[in-house]
Amino acid sequence: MKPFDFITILGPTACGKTNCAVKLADAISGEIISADSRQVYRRMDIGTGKDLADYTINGHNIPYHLIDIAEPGEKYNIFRFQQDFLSAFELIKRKGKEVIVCGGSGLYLESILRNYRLQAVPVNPDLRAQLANKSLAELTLLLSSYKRLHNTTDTDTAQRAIRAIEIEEYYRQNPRDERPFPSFNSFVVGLDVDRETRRERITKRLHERLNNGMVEEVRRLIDSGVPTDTLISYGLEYKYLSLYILGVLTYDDMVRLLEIAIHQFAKRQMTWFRGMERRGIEIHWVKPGEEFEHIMSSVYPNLSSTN
RNA sequence: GGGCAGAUACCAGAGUGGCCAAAUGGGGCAGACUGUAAAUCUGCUGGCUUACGCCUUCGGUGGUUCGAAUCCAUCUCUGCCCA
Repeated sequence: MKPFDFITILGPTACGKTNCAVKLADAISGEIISADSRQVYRRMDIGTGKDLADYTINGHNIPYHLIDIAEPGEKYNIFRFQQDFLSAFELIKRKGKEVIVCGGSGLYLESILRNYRLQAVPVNPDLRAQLANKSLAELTLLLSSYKRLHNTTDTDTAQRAIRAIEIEEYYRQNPRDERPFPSFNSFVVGLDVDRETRRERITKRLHERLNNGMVEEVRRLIDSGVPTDTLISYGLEYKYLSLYILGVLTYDDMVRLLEIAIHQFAKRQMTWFRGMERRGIEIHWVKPGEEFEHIMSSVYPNLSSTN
């Protein structure tokens, strides 16, 4: 029996995660659970880099989960991700198949690898209305009356501070869930691409996608009624393409700024993964391709003959 | 050929005798982050040093001065204008 519940494949954007995951899934009869905070949205395909065609290998489709499960503009967050992850995990296990978690949203990955204890906290409209006119400083003060302020991001914006207060208020009035998120054991593989190669791949992929209808995809979203503010809040592709479509940025400026933003994002992803290691998660770094296949065949010994 | 404006660290760009290793922005690097995370925020960014500090730097060269990125001369290059 394997000493772990699932394999995790992580890495920065454009490093070839999907390909590795699909090949592995094919070899071990597995299904993929995506850990990507943007690929959950339907019709946001090119910009989020879903590459759905890549899930077909040797003539059959590898099942994937947690992609295309929400409408653009709908709230999706780490709490929902945990719930959806559990459902998908149990579904795959019931089928007697292997689970492969694949993605680059560090917080989402860490929430399942380090079993963050979150519980459903409903929106409290009365409380929100009551707090609506308070300044961030006032909200920060109020939040500090509930708990020690160790999460710096709670007080970044008024919106986040209100949500944090809402959660604390709920916890104050309701008993803690006795059934915390289960503690999983995962074999974590990180796809290691050196900085220069990473940057080259990002640039190349960006231009390919721009030439393959990424602008039109964002136009369609806007035409179908998704507010540009929502798209802008999604960051990266959806932000810069919206700003271009709105006429705020020229095409050339959009391309230049978006490319920089994706490079910076990939760097932040790597910072997060290093932080995960510091917090005690062992990540086995390998290069995509041969090194990846090699480590997989050591994890699944009956694979080695197929390589 | 003549006139004018420039040349500053990775890039853009301030500074126009000492408070300048040189503002600011961008980029880059490093980091933080448990409920919108592709978000948000912080630090560093000439070299050596734990630090005090020392050394090299503002197109080249040569001056003036106690002291120059800043003043003068000259050279090279760039842009604009007149021929």
